[in-house]
Amino acid sequence: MADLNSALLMFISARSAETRIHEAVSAAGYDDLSPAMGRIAAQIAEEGSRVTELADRARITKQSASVLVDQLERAGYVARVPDPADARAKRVTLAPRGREVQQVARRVERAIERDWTRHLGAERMRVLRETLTDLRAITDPYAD
Amino acid sequence: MADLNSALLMFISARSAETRIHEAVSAAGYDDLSPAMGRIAAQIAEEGSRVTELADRARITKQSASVLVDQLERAGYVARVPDPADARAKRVTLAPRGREVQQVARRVERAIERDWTRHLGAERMRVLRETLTDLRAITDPYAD
DNA sequence: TGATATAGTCAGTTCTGCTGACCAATCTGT
DNA sequence: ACAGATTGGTCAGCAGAACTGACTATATCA
Repeated sequence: MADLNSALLMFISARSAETRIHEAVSAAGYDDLSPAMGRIAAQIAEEGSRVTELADRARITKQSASVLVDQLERAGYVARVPDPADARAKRVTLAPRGREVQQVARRVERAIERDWTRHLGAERMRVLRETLTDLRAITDPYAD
Repeated sequence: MADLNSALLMFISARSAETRIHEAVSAAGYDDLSPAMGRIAAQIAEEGSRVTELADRARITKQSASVLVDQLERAGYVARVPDPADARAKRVTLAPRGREVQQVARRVERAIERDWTRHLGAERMRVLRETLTDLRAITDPYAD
């Protein structure tokens, strides 16, 4: 199976990582978290984030983000607190259960990086990351 | 914005490519093709492919594939013809409209590869593809 | 102060995928 | 040769995740 295009090659490994994280989190007992909920929860900053901020970073509409935050809130992973600086806004903050699951997810992320490094070797892994980061200049419309 | 994990870095560029292909195809007048329809149509072999085959290659269930082929058929991109070798099976073949759009899509794919190569340089692009291909060994559960 | 922009929600819809149940044809082992 | 298992495919029903459009409340700026 030769010449897959480069984008597909990336997609294969990216999806593998996402699936692996989701499965690990689920197996650790947090099985009421959907992939989309996880993706958005991963964006929440230490001091809390606004729904609109989360939406921007996850590249979805604020309406979609709002629904996902609802679900996260109902499941006890996050809380909405009023933003002291702006009465229109709320800050979405991690609840204790949210912090727990974040740790699990981060642990798996590190394990994946380790596995990939073991397979490729440290130098090729470094070059891979460097190249991918460089590529963002022309592929990431947000490029934080 | 530093240290995104490697999988996310891949996802950013992969999605950029998929969006670009879908937009180009849509702009070329094939605007009744959804991304999922495009993804499955891209798998159709010259001699035609079975629904189950398409499903396997696109990593979706045969039921989902069947629905997508329905839509493609209704929109005139493909035809279902009986398989002479197996009375249970049908072969999904590209209709003229399907061939047209395939050419457009392939042209965009090549343009993307060119753009990425221009940005990264030929040698880094080669190494990138090589590394990604190598990584499939541990991230692609199918690995054709 | 009035016009405009921003934060967020509500309602409704579309797309994409899933599971389960089923039918018809083919293949296999005795 | 034929009963049972496997394979190709469809139908029906459902769920998750995204979208657009319309709306309210607050902030900001000219």
